[in-house]
Amino acid sequence: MIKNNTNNKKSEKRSIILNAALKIIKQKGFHRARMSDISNEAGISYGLIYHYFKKKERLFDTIIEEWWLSIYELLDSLKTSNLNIHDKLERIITHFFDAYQEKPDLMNIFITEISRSTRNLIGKRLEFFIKFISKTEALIIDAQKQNEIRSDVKARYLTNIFLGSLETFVSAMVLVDQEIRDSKQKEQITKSILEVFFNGASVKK
Amino acid sequence: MIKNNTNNKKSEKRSIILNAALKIIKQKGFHRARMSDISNEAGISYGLIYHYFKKKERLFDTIIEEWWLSIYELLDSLKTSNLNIHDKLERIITHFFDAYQEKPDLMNIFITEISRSTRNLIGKRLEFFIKFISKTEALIIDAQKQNEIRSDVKARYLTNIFLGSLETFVSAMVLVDQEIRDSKQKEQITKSILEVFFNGASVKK
Amino acid sequence: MIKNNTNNKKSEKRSIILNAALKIIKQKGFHRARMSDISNEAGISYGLIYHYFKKKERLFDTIIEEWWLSIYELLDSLKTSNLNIHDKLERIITHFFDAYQEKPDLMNIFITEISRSTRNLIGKRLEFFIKFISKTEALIIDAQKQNEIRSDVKARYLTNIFLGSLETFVSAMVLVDQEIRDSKQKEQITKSILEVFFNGASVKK
Amino acid sequence: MIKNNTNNKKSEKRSIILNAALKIIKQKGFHRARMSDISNEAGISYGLIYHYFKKKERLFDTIIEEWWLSIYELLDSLKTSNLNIHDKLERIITHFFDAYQEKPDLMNIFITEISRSTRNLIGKRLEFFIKFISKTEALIIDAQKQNEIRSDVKARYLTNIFLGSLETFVSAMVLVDQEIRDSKQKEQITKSILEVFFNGASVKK
DNA sequence: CATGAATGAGAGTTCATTCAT
DNA sequence: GATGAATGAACTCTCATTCAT
Repeated sequence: MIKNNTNNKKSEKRSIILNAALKIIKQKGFHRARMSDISNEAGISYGLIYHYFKKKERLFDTIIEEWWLSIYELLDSLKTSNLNIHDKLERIITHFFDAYQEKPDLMNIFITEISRSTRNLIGKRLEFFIKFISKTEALIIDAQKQNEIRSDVKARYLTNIFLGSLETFVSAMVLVDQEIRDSKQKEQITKSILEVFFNGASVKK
Repeated sequence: MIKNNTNNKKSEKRSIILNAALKIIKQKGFHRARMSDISNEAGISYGLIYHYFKKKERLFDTIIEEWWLSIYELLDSLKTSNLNIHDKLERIITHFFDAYQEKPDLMNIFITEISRSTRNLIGKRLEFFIKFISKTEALIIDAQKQNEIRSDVKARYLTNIFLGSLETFVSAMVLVDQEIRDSKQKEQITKSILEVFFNGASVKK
Repeated sequence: MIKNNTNNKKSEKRSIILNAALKIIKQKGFHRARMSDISNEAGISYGLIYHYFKKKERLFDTIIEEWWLSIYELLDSLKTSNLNIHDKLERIITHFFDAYQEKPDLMNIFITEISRSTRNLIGKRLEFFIKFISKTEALIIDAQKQNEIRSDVKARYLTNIFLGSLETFVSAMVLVDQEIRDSKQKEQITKSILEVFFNGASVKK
Repeated sequence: MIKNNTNNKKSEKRSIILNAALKIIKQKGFHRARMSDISNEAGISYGLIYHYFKKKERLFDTIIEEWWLSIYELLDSLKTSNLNIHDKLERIITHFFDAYQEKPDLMNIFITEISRSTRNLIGKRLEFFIKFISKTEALIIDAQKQNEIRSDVKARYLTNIFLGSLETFVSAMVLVDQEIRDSKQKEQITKSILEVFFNGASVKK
């Protein structure tokens, strides 16, 4: 019992640190986030952070990993689901929007520190990113095979187009610190992305 | 000992510094780029950088500004041109691809440091970004008025979708340091973006 | 390798730094005193100075403050004492001479960096100085009210004359790094200042 | 003729630089006064300063020297004059007050940079200072020999007391950037210094 | 004479990381 | 576990001084 309690405490502290790091990194960016800022935010001494994370980078990596795993989980479940491609992509969009509402700090870091910065995209981090693209591409490929979607455009290209569209909306929200006002707006954006992706911007005759 | 820059004109020094900065910032990112790295790369003393640019940030700002101005020039010329929306967007895509081939370092910085990092998007820098979106949106709005393009999707949404698609391709090139292998591939990507944007990913029946 | 400061108490470190600063500032003046000089003198790393004092200026301010507080304490006790003005001024002289013997470095800094430099006399520092003059003037005013001292010369003028006389002696000691050789000399100077201040330089008839 | 003209021009530039230096050093102190500040103030390039003064220190030394020479001239003339000691000391006071009104910048530098700072009082500079005291002391010694003034107080002590009184008034003016309001005030201060110096602060019975 | 581009030693300051308690 | 004193590499920025033109 006691041991269990201790372990819980331990994992609790870890979690407090991670949340503090999330908040500070969002505010200042990874480079400008000081360990002391994080410890202050967490209400602990900065020495303690080194008990849980050997280096500053480890903190960052842990945050990133958590993010990716949640995405992979979704993508893997979609892979084996019976949904059509339209609904699969809709789920992806929803996942990002929900994530933004639940953990805006984490989403912010994803956009500003992970998604694009070459510097952060080295080694393991780049692998995470590529895996994300590939898993999405896999859904597209399946759809092409099912003839749900055009095959005269490379699956990778279609993936880029879809993820790019989505990311720009998420970026816009993040960069202007804008909340999605209501579920109606959320729906509207979701519908727009999917509508244009599937049917194009041309005027329908 | 050999004064190898003596024959360079005064104004060229500034340019040499900017190019060196471009290269180093690409390699290390803005935060990790040391002034001494840049001066080494430029083959000058680091004191001289401060002769031309008061602060490290100024260097960065100058680089950014140069980038945006070239984009604005294009967008303004498209605004007054007689091209249809398809051709206008094609020009934008071409501009980015050409820029990537001519100044890959600059494009890299655009993607990794400007395009997304919230930290860098403060004040004037954010204004640049917003202006870019708005100028693109203006083209879309014109097209909607001309009934070249759907009006049942907000112009801002269409803009996000188009720019997001494009940016993802550029990012992919940048992040994997991948050259566009040949003009055929360039054409193919361009065509794919436009095709999906205008006609959608659905299978045409 | 030998940890020679381990046995020092925490609060002592601060004091060690202050004393080292005192010595170095005396030698080189505030501007030329390097933080690394001070840390070397103190036998610690320069990072530690920043642990105790946020900025170089803080170090200086702390030293100054310590000095003034000791003076104010004296002046306040004299204000409420029953001593006549002659004895009060004698105590002030003694205080300066004693301070010089006990902490010559501090006195040196008082004379060379605080007492006169306009640059250092800004804001709070100037207030300290003015307070010092005013507190001394208050003693003179009391004496005038008691008719112990002439009232046909402004109290502020008398204060300037007295403090000026004293300060010049202290300066002379400091500037030639001259010790007060013996208590006899100390008495002689004290007597001379008071004698001339009260009775004048004219030949007594 | 032409050469003469050139020389005049030359000495004119020199003078412009010196005045600019005076102003800037007053504002910022010697250490913080940049050569470029001085050249800006003088309206010339900073390279040119090095034509006239080999080093920054030379500028400072030249300013100091100019100051001392004007004092020495006065003291030497007083030495051989037939004035009584009261009038001699009055002339000294007047000299300082006049100097303050004519060249407040120079006086400021005298007080803040020369008069007290140990750091600046090295070598030749200290000699200047000592010579000043000695020349004043010589007047006092003469007066003692003439029985114009007490001999039971060391001449050096009397000198310190007199110069200290004077300096404090000058300092007060400089430190609060206070002009001597009118000649009446000037007279009053002069009279007070002399009155107390010769007759003391005690109430006359 | 005059300019200001060019140099580079130095100085202050920051902050990740270690480690004794 | 927890603290925060202690360390010192790293970095930006300043500015006196030189020198080619």
